Amino acid sequence: MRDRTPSHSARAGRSAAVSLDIVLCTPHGRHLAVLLAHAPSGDRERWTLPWAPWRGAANDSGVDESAEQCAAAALGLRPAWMTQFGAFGDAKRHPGRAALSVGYAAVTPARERDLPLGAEWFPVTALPAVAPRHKAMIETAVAALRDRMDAAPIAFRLLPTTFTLTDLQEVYELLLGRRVHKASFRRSLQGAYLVEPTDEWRSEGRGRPAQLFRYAPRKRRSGRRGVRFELLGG
Amino acid sequence: MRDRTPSHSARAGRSAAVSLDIVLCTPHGRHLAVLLAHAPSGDRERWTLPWAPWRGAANDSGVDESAEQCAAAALGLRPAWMTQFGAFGDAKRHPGRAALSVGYAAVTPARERDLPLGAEWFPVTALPAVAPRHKAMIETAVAALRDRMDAAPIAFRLLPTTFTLTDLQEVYELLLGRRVHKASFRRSLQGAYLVEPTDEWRSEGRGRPAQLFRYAPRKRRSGRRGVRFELLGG
DNA sequence: TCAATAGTGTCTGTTAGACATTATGGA
DNA sequence: TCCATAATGTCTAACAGACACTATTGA
Repeated sequence: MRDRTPSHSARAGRSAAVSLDIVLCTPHGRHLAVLLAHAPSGDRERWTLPWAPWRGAANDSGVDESAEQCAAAALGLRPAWMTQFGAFGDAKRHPGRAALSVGYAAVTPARERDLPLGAEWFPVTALPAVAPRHKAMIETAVAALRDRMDAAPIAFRLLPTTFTLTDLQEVYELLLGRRVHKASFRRSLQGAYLVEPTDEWRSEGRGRPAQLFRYAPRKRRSGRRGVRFELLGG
Repeated sequence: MRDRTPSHSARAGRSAAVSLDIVLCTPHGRHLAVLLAHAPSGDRERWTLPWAPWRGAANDSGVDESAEQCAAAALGLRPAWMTQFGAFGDAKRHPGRAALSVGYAAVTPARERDLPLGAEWFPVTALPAVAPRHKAMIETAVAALRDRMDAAPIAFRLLPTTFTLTDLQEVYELLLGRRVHKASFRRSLQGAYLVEPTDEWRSEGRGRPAQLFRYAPRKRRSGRRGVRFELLGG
């Protein structure tokens, strides 16, 4: 590290304990919920994110595939969408003492199905104590979902295959953490050609029934936006 | 990995060879340039990204600090801005056979100063052959810089402390890969309160001299944007 | 004087948000 | 009937981009 030409130095010989950690999210009323698993009884915290050690690309499966397998095991089925959001390797404690933890954010629709034993959903606003590194990872993961929901179909993957436009708007509000203007939201949505109506309607108590839609992106937007400056400082 | 409750399984016992890899960028005419270092003579490719093995948080320095040290060693001074953009652990070959490579994107202004021996700038449009994993990392890093330049002062860190508005616009065009409207660009910039004028002017051949500005963010924008749908499919 | 670049004022089309209105069900 | 929710039309303010114009230097 002190060498001025690092690539001359050495092979990556010695190694570090690496974990893959999953922040799996689902809608839960007005908030997101995160999947946590019972920790072994010796642990300081009773709950942890689902995670798995990683020992290198063994059977041709890289980190991303291994993380998907870990998520599928924790949830009981494959998440609807998943992305890597960062590698954490600082002094913050990991439940498995991993030196480096690669974080994955994943989403799945709300389900009736039972979870595997020991797993449970917790609203992000009411999390139990978790290891400091897991706490940081959850915050980063939720921020990553919010930041990328305009460029990836995250909101649609948090919903079942058919949904009402109000459902969709509520998912956006839940992820963005703010209210959204209804007419404006629907205009934008229409212009983006992302959904198509089905011939089904859903009656939710009283009030006019809502039409069900499905995610069906049809057209690519030119996407030419003006230059935006959202800098806050530094 | 096959266990349904992964956190019950084990500690992160066995380990993997981890590398930190730096995609260091600077402006170079109409394009970005990336810093590459001579590879050891036994290597298949003659050039590599600056990188360093990582063996775990030794002397209280986590991955991010270690990566900064690696970047500073390769450049001869600390980069002006730096961020992690992803962890790569698939079948693609790394020059040091690292199982997992954590990638960092960094920027620095164009300099007259000499580089450390063995290091050289290459335009991203004319890169020599590098290991497949490094090729993928360079592409991801440049995309990450483009994506985040509206939320982080990346363009300003690619410039010296004082610069003309045309300089700044050219950096935006270089990162975005498209032309930008001059009057519109300056209006947006004014509204964002990000720069302040100095009392210096620079004469560039003929034509009216341009005033020099410095980066001095003063105000936070409310930032309430409407919901955007930039999805392309999938 | 001309050429070249800096910097600005005005117009127009697009769009986000506010507001109002109609539509359609259940209680 | 009344109420709640869905869905949509209209107005306005903000803004991006086009265009034209002025300003100031060197050749």
